[in-house]
Amino acid sequence: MSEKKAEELLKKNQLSITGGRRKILELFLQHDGALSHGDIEKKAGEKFDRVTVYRTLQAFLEKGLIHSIPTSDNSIRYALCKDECSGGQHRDDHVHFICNTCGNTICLEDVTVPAIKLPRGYVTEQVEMLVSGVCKSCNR
Amino acid sequence: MSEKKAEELLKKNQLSITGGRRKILELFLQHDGALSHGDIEKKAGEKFDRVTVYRTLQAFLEKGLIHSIPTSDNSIRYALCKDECSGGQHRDDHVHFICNTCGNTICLEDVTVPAIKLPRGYVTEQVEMLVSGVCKSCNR
DNA sequence: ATTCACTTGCAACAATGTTGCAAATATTTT
DNA sequence: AAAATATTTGCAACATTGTTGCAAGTGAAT
Repeated sequence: MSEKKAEELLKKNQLSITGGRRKILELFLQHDGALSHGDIEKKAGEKFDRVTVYRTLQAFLEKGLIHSIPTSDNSIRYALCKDECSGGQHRDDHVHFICNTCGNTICLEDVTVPAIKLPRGYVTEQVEMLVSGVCKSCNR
Repeated sequence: MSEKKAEELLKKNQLSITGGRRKILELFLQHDGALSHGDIEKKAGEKFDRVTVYRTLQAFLEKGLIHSIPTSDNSIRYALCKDECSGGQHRDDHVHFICNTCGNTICLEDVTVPAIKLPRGYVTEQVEMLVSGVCKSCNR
């Protein structure tokens, strides 16, 4: 199902289509939330070498297929960018939510990071907003 | 100079005063900005075991002497909390700035993280705001 | 000064991340 | 469709980072 979409995405981003890339991309497409390197290794089973996962994520990042989300536990999460992103310049201005109950990290595509005024002398280039708490699924 | 202040802070937080803790705390007091585990190891010279640094940071975190700042490079930064923090509950609502030029991470104590409204179902417990760009010192 | 609790350093280990290179696979050309 | 070319993969070896148990050392309390 998501196999076709994965191939499309790879093509659109000028990445050759290989088993590993397709599989990892499918994981992102299937999983509704961000994934860490470790998550991917686990979810992919024994199928791919660790190094391949590193390099694939690296490639996806460079092409703008995914973006990285900082964390406080030394395990960066990655999430798919929206279609408009893949082109070239990023439009990655949404808030990220980390659920303290289930541990998932989610892109809140509909919540835009508010503008922020810094003291004189500082230049803003990018803003990242991380909200932690209880997510929709856990909150019932 | 900062030696006395370091001891005071340790006492106030019910931590016994040892060479390592004093030294690491002094580093924070002297350095105006956040430090990673690696920074501390380097700055402290060969003086302390790696494990001691881990455990010291852990202890400082638990006592609320320092807070951690998430990053996108898998190397969490730590910074001193303001005095009011150390008591018990955190009041850690300032923006963090990461300079893309010098690489420093700085607490902008005067810039408060704006409130943010999340979609129905989400509960906010903590908000972290990371701004990257060019800092005051690099911008001249 | 002695006792007791806590902290440190060491050693051993586990996990995570990096690099070079030959084999395998994808893409392009003929 | 097959050959040539470019890219990607897996392996091995290694570097770095983080964790745990335990004996020795140090700080704090009696």
